[in-house]
Amino acid sequence: MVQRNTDVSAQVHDSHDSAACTVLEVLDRVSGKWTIGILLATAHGPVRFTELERTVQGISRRMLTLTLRNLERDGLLVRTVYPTVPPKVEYTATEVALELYASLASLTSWAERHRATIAAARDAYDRSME
Amino acid sequence: MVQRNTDVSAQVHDSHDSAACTVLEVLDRVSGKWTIGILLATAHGPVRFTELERTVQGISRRMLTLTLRNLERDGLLVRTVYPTVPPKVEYTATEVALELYASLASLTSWAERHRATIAAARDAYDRSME
DNA sequence: CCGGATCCAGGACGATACTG
DNA sequence: CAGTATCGTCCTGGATCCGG
Repeated sequence: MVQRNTDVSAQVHDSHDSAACTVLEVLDRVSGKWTIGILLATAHGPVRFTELERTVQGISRRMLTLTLRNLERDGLLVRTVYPTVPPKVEYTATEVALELYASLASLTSWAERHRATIAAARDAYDRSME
Repeated sequence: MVQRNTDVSAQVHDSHDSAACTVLEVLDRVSGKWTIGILLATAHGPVRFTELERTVQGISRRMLTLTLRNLERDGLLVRTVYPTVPPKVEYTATEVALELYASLASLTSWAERHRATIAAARDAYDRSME
């Protein structure tokens, strides 16, 4: 999109936009409104389409289809069609997707450590704006 | 990139993973088109508005303002106004923001480990679709 | 049962002229 | 210098109908 890529270790003290590209790639891949929900729902084993529609609450059929297609396209999910009547389709998380899920741990940790602080900051900001 | 409004509450069935909400919170806070770029640009010390406009390449003045406001609102940046003529405004990353930046490391690692795999999967998918 | 196709409202974003 | 105001465009995502 905007920036280039380099190594990870020296990010914090390196030039401004070096790590941005890689990070943005990940975020673009994951930041869909429903992506994480679907990945979580498929983390424990194959799941069927209608089952996902129930599990990922609030998702529309259209967005479920689109998000599943994108995840399949990136090799994070495998789509298996059983040529039965009625049709049966299962979605299974790949190893890559499971590793991603594990990598979200530190982010989750960050969020849990600071969610109260952030909420307070937000409230204070909103009140001071009024 | 994803368009996201402020409503990101429970989308995932919490019987499976209550971590989903937290992850989504983080993603919503970070997944803006310019958020990461701005955080990276402010990681080394106070930065002025126009300096950001140059550093974060491609950003419009409007989006710079909006993104900065949101980051300030969440307590990730501190906005300091010097009542001089001409005016001078500095944006400084908070400790919370710096910790977040560090937490992105495992995501970056994931992206670098699998970016080739994912690109290949995507190419294969696109060719099979054609 | 598993979607694809279409229509439409609303939000994200860009460009730029203007201001204290 | 550091924004704000305004307009216009593009895209996301929900609703709905349809087909295999």
